[in-house]
Amino acid sequence: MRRLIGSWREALSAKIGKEFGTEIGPGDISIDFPPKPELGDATTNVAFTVARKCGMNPAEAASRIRDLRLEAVERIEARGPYLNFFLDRAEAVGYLLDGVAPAPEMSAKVIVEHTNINPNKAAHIGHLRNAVLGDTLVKALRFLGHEVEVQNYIDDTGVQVADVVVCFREILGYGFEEVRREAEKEKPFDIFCWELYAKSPKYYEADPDNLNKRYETLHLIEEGDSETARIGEFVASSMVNCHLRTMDRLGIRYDLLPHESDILKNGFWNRCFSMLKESGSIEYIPPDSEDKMRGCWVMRLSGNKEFEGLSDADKVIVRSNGTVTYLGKDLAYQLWKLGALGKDFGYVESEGAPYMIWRTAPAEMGPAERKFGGGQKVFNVIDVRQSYLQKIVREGLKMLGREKEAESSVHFSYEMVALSTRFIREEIEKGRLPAADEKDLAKPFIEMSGRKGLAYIADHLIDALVERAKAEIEKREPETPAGEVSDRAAVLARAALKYYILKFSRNQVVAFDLNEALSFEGETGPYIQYASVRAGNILRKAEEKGEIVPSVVDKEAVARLIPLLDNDGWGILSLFLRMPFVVSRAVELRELNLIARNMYEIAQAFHNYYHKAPVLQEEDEGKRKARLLFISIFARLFEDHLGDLLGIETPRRM
RNA sequence: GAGCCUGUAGCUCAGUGGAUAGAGCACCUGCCUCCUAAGCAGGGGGUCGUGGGUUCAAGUCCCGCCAGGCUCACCA
Repeated sequence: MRRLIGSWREALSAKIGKEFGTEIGPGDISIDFPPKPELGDATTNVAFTVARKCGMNPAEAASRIRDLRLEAVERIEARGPYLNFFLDRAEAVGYLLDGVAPAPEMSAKVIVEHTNINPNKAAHIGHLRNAVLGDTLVKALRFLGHEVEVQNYIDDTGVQVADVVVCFREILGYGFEEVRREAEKEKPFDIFCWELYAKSPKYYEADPDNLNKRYETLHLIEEGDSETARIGEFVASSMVNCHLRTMDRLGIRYDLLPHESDILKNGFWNRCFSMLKESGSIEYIPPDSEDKMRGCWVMRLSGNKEFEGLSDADKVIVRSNGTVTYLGKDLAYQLWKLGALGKDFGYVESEGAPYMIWRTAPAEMGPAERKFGGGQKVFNVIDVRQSYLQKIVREGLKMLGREKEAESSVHFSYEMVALSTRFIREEIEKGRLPAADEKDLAKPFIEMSGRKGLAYIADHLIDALVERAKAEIEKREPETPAGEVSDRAAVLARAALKYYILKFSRNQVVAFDLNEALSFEGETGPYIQYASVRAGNILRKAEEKGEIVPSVVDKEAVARLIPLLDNDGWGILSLFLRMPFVVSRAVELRELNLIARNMYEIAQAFHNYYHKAPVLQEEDEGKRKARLLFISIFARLFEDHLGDLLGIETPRRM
């Protein structure tokens, strides 16, 4: 399809050169899609450009360009300044079914890093937004022909893990064995840790000395080889497996779990540290200095134009107690991802995961059966609140002389998920959240906080969606066996959740409202799935009636029947033409809602057609066969796009 | 204080400088003897926060202002 439109651009460029003696390159000619089907299948406003260059009326320019032949185009109409293309429909169907040929420049390896949940508590709905965006980005990139590696970074040595370990040791008085036993109890361990972690602020506030426990524990975890360290490792790996299970319920998986502890164990940080010192990117503040950062290694940013206006722009990379901050570790990780570190991890199969997945390990644990990292392009899916830090990491790459790598590393930022105050009020009434400040409740939404326990847990939302879906299925078909109800409910729940998250543009704060998330009607995932199911129903019914469905690969049938198809049917197929453009634009702008909403628009058009144009009841055989062929093409294209791009499956029945 | 983001229908949100500003929810009216109504058709509802500017053309670009959110730690 891309090739088809490329050929149009070239032909238009040549025609304009000949007709007006002015040069407009093929790359400067925009091919768009008209707002209404009557205006054709594709359009260009190049006449405006020509008119401006030659000082003439755009409509006149359009009428002079109009007279030319374009591949698979039956006719071109000049409508005022717009040139509208009407395709040779039977020929165009061939292009649609061929799919998207990858462009040659697309072969480079792309790494997408997403999810990255601190392994100290259950995942909440904010993490769902990250994972769904990340996973959809991966699918979009693959759709466009890229080789993609998906990494879920595990910060197993950070303060967050230390906090939960402190809670286990100091509040509950647990040793390793007790923690392990807790994990075997019926209550999900991630939920247990969620509740325990929410107790940490009170513990730290109770006595200033308690804060020392945090750093002692952090240190012990980084050193390893102690009971405290074993608890830390156990908690982190158990949490990772909980998170993998949660995301797997949505069909979201990863290729590799890079662990922060392995960045330290494999000397990645040491290598990065020397690179930083050698390039003079960081400097040591003597312990006897008056500076409040004395004893630390800092990155000087105060003279940097990018960081103007900050009262104190310098950033600590190594703390005065010798431990590395997140920045240092992330910089080392970024360098490795971009193939600029000159070191590699060892790799082993991750234990206890719900499916086979690789994790990093000390390099001496054997040669890697697979090679990871070294991406030409890296997407870091991280919410907007970390923009400042991401900017510093990027600046670090530049200070190391890695300008090109800094350009190839993209922060895919998106706004947070907050809780709508309407929803919070409901939860308070039901006693599921503690009473909140009236001043906060006057706002439209409140930011979530794992520390305060003010958040909605991902699994609880998925459970609620599954329950809702089960109820709907049982209402419609009470005889359905329980196993089938569960399977179908899971598929519906997944679609509802993904669409609910994807329909927002990335800079929009999602003020979470359970009722909206639980909706299966209107602009929702199940509505889109229903279009797919309905197409399938027609084909199934046709077979039951002994009606022969023309094959989509039968060129002769396509050439004979497509011209008999009504305009409405064709209009729906024509919507698939724009999919590759929508997807590449979505990736370029990092606005994945474009893809989701485009699928919704197609579903909407199909539902309308379904009512307007009965297929099996149509008496005229030519028309009936044409519609059957259309349904068959639609079913295939729609189901494929839905699965490949959004990871939404089509249930057998609804 | 500085930086980033947001402001479009009662509510939640879409909206490539281009064709009559859209969708869902809610509300009202119709449509199940019909390929399953998780659906369809129709209706009411808009100073696109505000004031300037650029342009043949501005919800969209630029500047000011107003309102709200996030960020600016030896936490990540």
